[in-house]
Amino acid sequence: MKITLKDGSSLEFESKVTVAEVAGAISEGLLRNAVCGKVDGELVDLSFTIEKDCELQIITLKDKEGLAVYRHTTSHVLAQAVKNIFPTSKLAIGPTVENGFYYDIEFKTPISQDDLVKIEKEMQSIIKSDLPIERLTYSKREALKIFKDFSEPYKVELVHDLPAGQTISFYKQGDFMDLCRGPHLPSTGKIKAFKLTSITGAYWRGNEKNKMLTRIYGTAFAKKSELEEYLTALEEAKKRDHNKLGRELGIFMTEEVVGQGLPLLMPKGAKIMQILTRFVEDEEERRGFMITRTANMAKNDLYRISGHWDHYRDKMFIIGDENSPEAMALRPMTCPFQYQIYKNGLKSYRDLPCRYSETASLYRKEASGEMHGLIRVRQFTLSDGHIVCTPDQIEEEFKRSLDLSYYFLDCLGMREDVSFRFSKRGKSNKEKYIDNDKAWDETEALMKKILDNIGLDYVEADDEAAFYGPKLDVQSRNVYGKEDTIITIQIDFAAAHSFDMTYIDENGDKQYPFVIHRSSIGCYERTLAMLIEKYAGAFPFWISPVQVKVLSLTERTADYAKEIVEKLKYAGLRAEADIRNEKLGYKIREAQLEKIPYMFIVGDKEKEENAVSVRSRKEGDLGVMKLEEILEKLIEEDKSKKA
RNA sequence: GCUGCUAUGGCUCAGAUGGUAGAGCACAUCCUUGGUAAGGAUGAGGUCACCGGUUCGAUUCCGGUUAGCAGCUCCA
Repeated sequence: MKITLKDGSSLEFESKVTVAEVAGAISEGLLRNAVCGKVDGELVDLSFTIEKDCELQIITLKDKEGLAVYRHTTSHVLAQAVKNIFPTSKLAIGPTVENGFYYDIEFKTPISQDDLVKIEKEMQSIIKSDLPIERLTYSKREALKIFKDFSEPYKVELVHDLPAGQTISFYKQGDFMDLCRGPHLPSTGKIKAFKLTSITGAYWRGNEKNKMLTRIYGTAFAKKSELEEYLTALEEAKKRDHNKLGRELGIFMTEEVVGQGLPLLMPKGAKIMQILTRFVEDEEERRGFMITRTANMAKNDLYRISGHWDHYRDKMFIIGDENSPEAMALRPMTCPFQYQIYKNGLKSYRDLPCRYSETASLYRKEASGEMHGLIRVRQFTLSDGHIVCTPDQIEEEFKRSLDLSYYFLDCLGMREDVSFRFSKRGKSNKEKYIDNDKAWDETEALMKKILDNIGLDYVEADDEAAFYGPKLDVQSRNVYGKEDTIITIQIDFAAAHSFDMTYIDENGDKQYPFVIHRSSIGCYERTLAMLIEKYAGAFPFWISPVQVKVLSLTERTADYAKEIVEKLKYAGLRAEADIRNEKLGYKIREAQLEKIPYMFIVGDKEKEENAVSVRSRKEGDLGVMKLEEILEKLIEEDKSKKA
């Protein structure tokens, strides 16, 4: 029997062997570090018996898969510990996730943070006992009986959903046994460093109609030092949390009397928003967009045409009695308004593509628990645009939209941080999506073709589309690793028909156009949040709300400092003077903590020479420079829009 | 909306197992006129989120509301 290894070499065995034996045959060290094996692409336990020629890879903790297996075993130990302490608890599922694992469990009475410490102790003792982990297989009927006997209703449900003929694998450690595909570590003693990190609620099977279970999150690493490193990194990441930093830096605030999901942008935050919107509006105009300015609310009739009144009403802020024919609603999106502008006057194919865009305030009544800093709010600002075009133009317009977003991402320095998601409908979800299989299939195929032509690296996601068509979502992660859409480009096959938007083609015939919905820079609030986290508040020069702070050394140079600020402002830069009666070190420290890119220090010497002493937040003291010289340099830097 | 946690001066946090509260930073005034990350003194500032209940007495205990945090669900 021939076993081919990953490096291409091969080993011969006379009779069948286990993965562990092969590992041992290669080296003692490998056997010690082995977690599991991969036989012809399939992960198996170390105890797995190889009976025929195959390709084998010994997986260790250095492999991503190895670490996942290690963590998965830790989640089983967690379950065992929980059952030991809380025998009446019911186990649901316990998979690995990106940075650790969790287990969903139903408790008779809610547990607290203190219980986590107890559970950790119990886990330690299970690990110390070094229980061997054994794989067992049963038929579906046997499996059902086992879980009924164990009184594990969630496991019963899981087994029920497995196909009938299949044998079902279990893993047993001590007197604890759990349903699991595996593989697992050979024994519990292999776990060296773990920690239970948090405790939250989660719906059974991710459905809000189901019972809410208790989810215990944890993580595990090969070594204690790695675990500590991870926990420290997590703490560091939290320091960049826009929700904390944004408030500390005076970018935004929230106030109880204003209401949930309604952040107030303070002067610095508003300044950044203004810089971005001006920049975006100008660039969009260069690229053929026409600016619109439409109403913030409309009669319910408009939303009835768009379908929002029937499908989206619980997310809208209704003004007046909902049941009255006069009822109005704040707009959750700009599309139907810009459609009305399109419909004003007959359109020729010569008018297409017709590109509208607007810096729009949108209002969505998000559920109370969903709000989060600037990332998820009830009023937000979107660079909201709609492109009406012929079928021939759609690919070109889609590419141009993506290109525009690329440009903005480059200027913000975020191009490398985003990923792309091709969001398709969920075929079985009849409620959410317009019921038109043909149009869906065609439009999804069209978008896929466009994405592939561009050569974009994207993931496909089901049941993530808009109700009127597929989307390309540009995704970004916050400091907690949670992913959110910042930019979206969508193809709408339905709008033209429901709003009766048409154009006259070359032959004088009436045609229905395609509509692209797109947000070039995304929701400004959310983008701002991502920027705060990316730069930890130290924004690129061109976005900094205050670019230069002029620090006077004594009262004698206060007027000179003010004069320089005027000159900077006149040159289009943003500057402030600090002429307070404080020591220089004190002023520098403050400006540094405010993350201001440049400080100009002016004393008698500089005043005499019409110069400034320049200090950069990154490089420190840059020495004395002529005012004209540094001014020119900064204007250049500002214009470059370099991140 | 659901689960859990939280709410004390502008900010970060102490505090008493029920007898109405402190620190640092920030702020104000004064002294100091200083050269690249915190000079000194004095002072002002709090119905301990809000509404009810228990109690002789509640910031502290209980219930509710509001807001914040993590996660779930949902979403730009």
